[in-house]
Amino acid sequence: MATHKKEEFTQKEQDLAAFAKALAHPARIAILKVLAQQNECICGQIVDVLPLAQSTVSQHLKELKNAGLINGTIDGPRSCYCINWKAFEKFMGEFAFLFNKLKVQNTKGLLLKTNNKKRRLY
Amino acid sequence: MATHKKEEFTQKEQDLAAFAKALAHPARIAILKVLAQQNECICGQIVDVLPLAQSTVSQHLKELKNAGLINGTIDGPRSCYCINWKAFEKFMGEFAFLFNKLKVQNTKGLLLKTNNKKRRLY
DNA sequence: ATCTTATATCGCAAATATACGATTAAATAA
DNA sequence: TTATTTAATCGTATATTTGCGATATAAGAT
Repeated sequence: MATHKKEEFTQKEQDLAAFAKALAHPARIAILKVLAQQNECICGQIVDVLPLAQSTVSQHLKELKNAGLINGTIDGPRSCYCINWKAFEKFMGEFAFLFNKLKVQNTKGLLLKTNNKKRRLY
Repeated sequence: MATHKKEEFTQKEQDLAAFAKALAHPARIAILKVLAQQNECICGQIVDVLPLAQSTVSQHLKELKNAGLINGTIDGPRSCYCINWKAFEKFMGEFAFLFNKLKVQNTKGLLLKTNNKKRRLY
């Protein structure tokens, strides 16, 4: 059964996965793109440029907000969103760090062991 | 209904989302970490360090392979996996480009318009 | 040829995600 | 006050993901 095993991984692994998950839908990528270009947007503007219903866009915005990637302010009857660049940099940095660090180790590994047996690609 | 609207977004948006989706599970983050540290691993080594059944790990490996993030070679009765750094750099680069570019535009936007109305955070 | 080892795949159950219309809520306009 | 505008939330249907045991497959060992 799909009994969440997610807790059995490290916090950092879970955090990175959660960040990636927030980006794992084209609609949310598109929303972030719009927000970045416009600096800030009200919900309606985003609804106008996406091929989705208002309720669906609202849901995607909620997910982005829950993941901490965007901030929302209430402006009268409107909701104004903008990218949380700080959070973004934090996660991108963690990713870069993770994979830069690993790449160095990887290079080292390449030098140390070269057990290139006959092996066919698939 | 959940009738996929994904096709209605740009190819680049879909590609980035697909890349993110491949990273959107702690097990897959953990697998990539192990692969990067060891340079290459046979499936069994990964199964040993993850809190998941062999069939589940195999599935996660398949997803990473389908996303193009890892390569697999058959070594006798074993399967040997390694990270596809090229693909990784491509996607990380695209992300960095997307958000660097947008950040510049964002900064410009900040200078141009500063309609800071009273607005409460939520 | 049979047994063992290593891994992929199948089939299924449970959990999540996606999408939308309808409704609610809250601020402003008439 | 009532109507309108804007966005969040609810309820629901469907699709996808996650996870595992069982089975299949394929190479090696006995």
